[in-house]
Amino acid sequence: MLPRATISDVAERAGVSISTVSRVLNNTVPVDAEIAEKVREAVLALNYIPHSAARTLASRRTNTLGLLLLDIGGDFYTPMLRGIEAVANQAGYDLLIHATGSAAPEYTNRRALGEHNTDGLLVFTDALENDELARLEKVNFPVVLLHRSPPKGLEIPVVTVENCSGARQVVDHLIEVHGYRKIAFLQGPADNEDSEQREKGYRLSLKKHGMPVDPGLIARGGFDPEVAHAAVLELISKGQKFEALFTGDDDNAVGVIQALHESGLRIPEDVAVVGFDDSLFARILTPPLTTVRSPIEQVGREAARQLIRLVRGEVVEARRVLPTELVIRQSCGCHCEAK
Amino acid sequence: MLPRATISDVAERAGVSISTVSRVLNNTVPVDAEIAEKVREAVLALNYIPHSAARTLASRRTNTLGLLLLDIGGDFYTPMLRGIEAVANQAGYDLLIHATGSAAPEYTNRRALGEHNTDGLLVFTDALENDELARLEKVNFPVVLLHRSPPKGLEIPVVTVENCSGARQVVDHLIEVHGYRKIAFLQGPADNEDSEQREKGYRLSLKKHGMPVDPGLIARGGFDPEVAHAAVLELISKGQKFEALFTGDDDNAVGVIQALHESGLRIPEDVAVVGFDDSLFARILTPPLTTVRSPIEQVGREAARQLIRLVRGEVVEARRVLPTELVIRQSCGCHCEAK
DNA sequence: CTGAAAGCGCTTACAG
DNA sequence: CTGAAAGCGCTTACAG
Repeated sequence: MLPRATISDVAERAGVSISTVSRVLNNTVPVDAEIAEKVREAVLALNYIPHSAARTLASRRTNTLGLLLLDIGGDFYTPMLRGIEAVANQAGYDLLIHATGSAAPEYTNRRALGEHNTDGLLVFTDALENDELARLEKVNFPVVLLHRSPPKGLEIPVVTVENCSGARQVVDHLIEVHGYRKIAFLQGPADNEDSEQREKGYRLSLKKHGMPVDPGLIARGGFDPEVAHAAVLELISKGQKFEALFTGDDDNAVGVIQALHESGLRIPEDVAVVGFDDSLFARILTPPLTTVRSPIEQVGREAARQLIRLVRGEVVEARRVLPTELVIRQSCGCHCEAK
Repeated sequence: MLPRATISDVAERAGVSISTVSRVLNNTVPVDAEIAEKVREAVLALNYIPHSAARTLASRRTNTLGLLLLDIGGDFYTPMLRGIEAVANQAGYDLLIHATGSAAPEYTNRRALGEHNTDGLLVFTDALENDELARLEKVNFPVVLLHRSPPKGLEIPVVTVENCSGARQVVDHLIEVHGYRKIAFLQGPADNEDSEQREKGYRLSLKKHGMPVDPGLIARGGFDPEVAHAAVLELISKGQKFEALFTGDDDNAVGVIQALHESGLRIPEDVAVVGFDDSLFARILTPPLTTVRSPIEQVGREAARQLIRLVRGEVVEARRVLPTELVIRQSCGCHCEAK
């Protein structure tokens, strides 16, 4: 590879010291306009781009944000990623991504993302163990959690959505508008906070309407179409009767719809179905899915903004909860136009 | 933030020089077993993680791969990203992502991803202008292209899929199995190589069967459901008649299906529809979409592997074309089980 | 406003 | 097998 221009080359060509070059590049200190101009010319002429590792080492800032995911899965992540990337780049940060679930263990153990290569970390759901979160807090390293509260005793900022009230709202809709009484619920993965909060909303809604919670109508879908598919078939084979099903998330809804279809049950005539997230595909399901819109791109943006504030030593909110919105389509039994 | 342990701290605690610490960490040169053990203990005790910028600066390798996309869009990218990330991490590389379409211009201009912060670049479709590709080749910087051939005169390795033969195969199916004669085609964005190759396959198939290409049956979908939706409505309003429609990609298919539905046309009875990609949602469309499976995760893996070889100075193939596969579902008129 | 110099935390010839 | 030293390309007090 050809050797690249360094700050010394620029300094030499412009006839100034490297300190001055650094200053006009970083706008740190006023520099004589004429000299600054000469430096800029030299930069252009040499096609000079500062070496970021040298910068990092000297300034002790990496200008890089890290994103930790369990795995790079379905299209749920895409909008979140887009939001994070946009904010990070606008603020001049690079974005490093690491899936903690898929990596080779030896790599995960000692390398991955952390204080040595990022200024701060965005941690989605359970991508990092509590121990490591505690360690990062102890050394005062900037971290923002997405869709997950900090473990007890730690004060790490969180950005999440109104899971509980969103869930309650959609179940309210099933009960109040459609008059359903037997409503099943599908959980996500174990210990998943989104799932727990949505289940809470489901229970609150039933309670509010004086309806008992039937444990036989609650099963685990894992936020995975195949698991959800199997769960629904099992409910049916056990003889459980339900008029409606709150699928916990839209991924589950895909498996649910398929399972009901295979069982000869019509949606919404025999069983109404509602989801959560308003994923990209929700409107193209048949029937179009009534669901709760989760502003996931916005979560990404907010989390990135908070992290940048943290990195800069500014104050951030401990907890940011973004509003969700009920999106009525047809799978609940409403006959409005597809949105 | 607490000061972190450095290599000197480790050396001191282990009673050796920093050179020795570096050697046991990097396995470069044999080190006395006992001494190595003492170093490892010190590393653990101090929770030492090498500072990657220092490493980068001293070794002149960043251990980071860059991925350039136009924008972080639909769920097409997700599997590709997963493939890239997995290979990169297994090989000990970090992954830096940048959407060249969305970034603030000043950032794009002088920073972004390049020789100063990555060892090599993965460039998806048209995320980088020809000029910049030429410059990178000139300085001998490792680059691998995904789903796009290098501009004339440049020799940059490519990983892509069998667009042309895949397209021909699915159109052959429409003609040979179902006997359709009037087959429309939807293009992707202008200058998109995938689209051009698929159109070529479409034309070749018609030609092979002695059928004329009717320019009135070709419209632009842009690989965007909304654009495709409008394009189909326009075809219909113009009075164009077609028995089948090859949508160019699955994103287009979503808009196509909606447009046909709104126009009161049944799929496949009135118009057969086939796509390309086999996106995550293809099987959950109604009817399930007959399409061409594009091994996009594999493209990501291969491209990452090639790039790593390039970075290491090894030889790579100039062009890697991964096979596609016809996936028959129901939107073409076949009545097999949903796959 | 500008320059000389120290230093960021590593790797890597060079000696031994 | 091991250590002392130079050097990677910047930033940033410190003087002036």
